[in-house]
Amino acid sequence: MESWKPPSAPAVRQRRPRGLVQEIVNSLAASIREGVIKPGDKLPTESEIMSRFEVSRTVVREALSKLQANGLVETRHGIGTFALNLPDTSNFKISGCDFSTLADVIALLELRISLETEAAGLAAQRRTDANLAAMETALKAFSDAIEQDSEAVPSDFAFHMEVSRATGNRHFADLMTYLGTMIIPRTRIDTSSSAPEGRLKYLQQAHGDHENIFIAIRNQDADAARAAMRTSRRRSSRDTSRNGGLISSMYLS
Amino acid sequence: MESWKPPSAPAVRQRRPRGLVQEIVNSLAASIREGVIKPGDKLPTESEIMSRFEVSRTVVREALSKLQANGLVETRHGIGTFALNLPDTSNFKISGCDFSTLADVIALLELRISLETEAAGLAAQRRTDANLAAMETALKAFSDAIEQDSEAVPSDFAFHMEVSRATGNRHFADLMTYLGTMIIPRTRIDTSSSAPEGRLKYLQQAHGDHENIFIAIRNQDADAARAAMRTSRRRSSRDTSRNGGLISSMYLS
DNA sequence: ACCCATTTGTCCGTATGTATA
DNA sequence: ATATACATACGGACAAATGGG
Repeated sequence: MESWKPPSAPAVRQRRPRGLVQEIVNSLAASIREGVIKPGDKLPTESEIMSRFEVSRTVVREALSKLQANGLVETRHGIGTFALNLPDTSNFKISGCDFSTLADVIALLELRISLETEAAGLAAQRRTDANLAAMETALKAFSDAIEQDSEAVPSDFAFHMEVSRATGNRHFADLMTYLGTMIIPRTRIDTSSSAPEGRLKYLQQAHGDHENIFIAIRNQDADAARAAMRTSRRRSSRDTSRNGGLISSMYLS
Repeated sequence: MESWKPPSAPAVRQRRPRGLVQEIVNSLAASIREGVIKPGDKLPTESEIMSRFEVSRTVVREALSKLQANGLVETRHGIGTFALNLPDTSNFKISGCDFSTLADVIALLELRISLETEAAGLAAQRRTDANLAAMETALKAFSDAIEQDSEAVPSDFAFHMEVSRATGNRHFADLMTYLGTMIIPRTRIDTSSSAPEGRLKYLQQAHGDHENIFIAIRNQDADAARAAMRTSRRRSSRDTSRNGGLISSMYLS
């Protein structure tokens, strides 16, 4: 096993981030973002890319197809492919190809948890009694879900959303909603398979983290709230990177 | 002319909207949007689509690839392709009316600085020498701008952007860019009017803050970097709320 | 107007790997 | 463990659009 010999010797290729297509997408996207290929410039022809990366045309075309779908390039029949990427500052959007590798997902998760850390601090200073009550409800729902072995994600997310809301700053909740909808749908994987007892342990730990966060916010201790959230973060990303493809843990930060 | 006989008789095909791929994308997208294929349903297998539209597998795969990129379907390895149709949560956007009151602007600024606080912590752990050099350049440009009484905003923003870049996580820089373009244009107010000597003092203080942040990042001290950024934030928001409409200070966090 | 080279678009066929039931 | 269906990759062929000679 683990040989994968191509018919016509492609020299070396040490890494395989997740297939040849992704390799080319990453490379070209980087070139565009870093300005090596400026907006309006013509990309190399498909044949050139083929020989440069030593891949077949199928791969090149799939890569260009993804870049098109993500609005980075536009291709004109008989002419070539051109970079677009007008610094679209009019809205913050995370393109679909940012979920292709595990590293991408972790990067996104890191952003989300950084936000949550600060949100926890602000929430500790400003939370209302109504916020506390909502958090407690979500916390209860979460622990019930653990016991009944049912879906824990919704109540988990509800807790995190309530922390964001408790900042009193609508933008925190808005951004969290956005990041949540971007991340959660990609985590269809397992959640119930591949380690029933490990999962239970993980969820209980997450619940413990949540309670610490809740207590700190209730006590209006901003530093403790941030620290608790950060602790939760550290565990989560450690687990995520360790188990490679087991992404289920990610959205249970 | 106008014969185009394919090897194995394809019956009719009157229009070609812009390629076979687009034809299939349109057809499937319509099916999903009109509810012929409901969310969660399995789409026909690739082979079925091939024979139904009389196209090759290549075309089918490219069509499905575009539907994936547009978030309309999700395909699970070894199982099939499934309709999603959770339309639109597709981007995070701050609407223009969020700048109507001072409170709105402060809320936005708070989001930005929360982000920067965490970014500073990550930057301290990951900064490269190139990052440090770029920060130093921006710092120098900022102090020059203070002395010459010229526009200090660009170099200030450059410094903050470089901190975001030093996280090594592209999404931090992206979000900062977005928030920057949203906030800066709204701060046309004064910057040179309404308190020439107070402004100088303020800018010098900001420069001092920046240097503290820089030193902490250079020393790879994450806690100190966050603390320095937070100190900067506290001064900034105190000034901003005190002087009511004098918003100029805000973007010099 | 014609042809030609270039480049993208479409198609075919095949082979191997991998995930699911 | 086998069968199914998708994932990835290769290669060759021709069609169609474009722009220049």
